Amino acid sequence: MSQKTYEARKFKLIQFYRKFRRLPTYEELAELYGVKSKGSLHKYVQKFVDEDLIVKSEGGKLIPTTKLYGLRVLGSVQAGFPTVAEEELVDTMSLDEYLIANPDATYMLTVSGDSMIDAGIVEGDMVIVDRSKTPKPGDIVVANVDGEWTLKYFMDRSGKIFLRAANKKYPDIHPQDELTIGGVVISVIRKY
Amino acid sequence: MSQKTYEARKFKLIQFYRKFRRLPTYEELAELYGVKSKGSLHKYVQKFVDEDLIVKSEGGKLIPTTKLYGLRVLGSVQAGFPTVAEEELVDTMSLDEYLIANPDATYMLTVSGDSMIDAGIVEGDMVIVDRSKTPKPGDIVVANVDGEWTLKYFMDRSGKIFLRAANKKYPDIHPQDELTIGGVVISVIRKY
DNA sequence: TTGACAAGAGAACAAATGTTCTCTATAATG
DNA sequence: CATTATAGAGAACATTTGTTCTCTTGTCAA
Repeated sequence: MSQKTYEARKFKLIQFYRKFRRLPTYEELAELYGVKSKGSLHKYVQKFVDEDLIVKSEGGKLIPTTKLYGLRVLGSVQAGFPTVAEEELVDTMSLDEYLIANPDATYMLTVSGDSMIDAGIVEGDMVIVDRSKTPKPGDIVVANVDGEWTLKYFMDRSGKIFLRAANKKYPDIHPQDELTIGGVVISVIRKY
Repeated sequence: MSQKTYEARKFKLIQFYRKFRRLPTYEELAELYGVKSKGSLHKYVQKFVDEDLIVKSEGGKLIPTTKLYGLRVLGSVQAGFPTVAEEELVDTMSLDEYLIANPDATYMLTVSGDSMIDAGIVEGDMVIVDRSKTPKPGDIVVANVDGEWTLKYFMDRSGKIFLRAANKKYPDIHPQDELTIGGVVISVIRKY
């Protein structure tokens, strides 16, 4: 089994997974690779398992790993950007899994307004909000101020809770009665 | 079929998919729901298909939709943050699919240094880099300057190409001979 | 009480599943 | 040349797959 054709098979497998969000059956593999023998395909699959692209659970069920569906993570910018030839991977990972700890309590919002500009959050950014987290001082939260939802820093000065924008234009907000927090911002995403 | 138990089944299905990255078989569904009849399970599955959590391809193969594996997207912050009761979803989507157009040419890097601070990119951020894109003026690129990789704006003044940091501390860089570009930054991610 | 309805058990079915063989043709190596 | 290794074809297999039935039970409303 040459290295080149293995890479080609790996590529096709990844493409299949992206398209159907599941691993192919042997019959589909046969069509994918133009090979009729299930025996040969079984060897292919075993190779994928050896390379950790796939893990087998009880009953021969196949489970993909981040090596198959994840994004390639290189080191830091300054550490260098390897060429295609080098390909020094640090890790592979899924953005969904990396950014979202509690999928059932997590939402995404589009940012409008400039109240968090000094925190590097600008209009058009998307923020990922975790509803299940309890805000800590310094956290950015989605808060309801006068019936309107905004992004603010959650502050706590000796037990007295208030909100602060990351923009000197806006004054601090000291809630008179109750403060409604929609969730804690756990991630900010900007797409160019 | 009561609404409450349907929601419970939906939740378990989503959990199963997150864990195994594939949809369960009928036997696994039976264990999941504590029901022995395949006939009943078949009705469950049909309900999932009706609700667009799942799509059936030829041969009864099941394909999950973003409604099943995606993140919930609400409107903008100012537009309001619906309560759990309201749940006004705008969309569901996968971050992987949303952020990454060319998975095979896309990498992730950790940012170090302060050269792009005015662009809202700070140390510790992660940038997603597309190697296959051709840089346009104004794009942020991963560039090799004097054997070191850095983030810079890609500039073009009347045919003359140069690099500019988003930080007044650093001067423009006019490459004498050749400019090596590692890729174009398509997204920035900050995790708190 | 009666009737209508829905949920689940259980059985039956053809088709597809993954695995393990043997055998042949080809390529690589001495 | 002879030898060894490798890839694929093809067949056989025990399971498991999804689908479609019938039958029983329980629930709710009239």
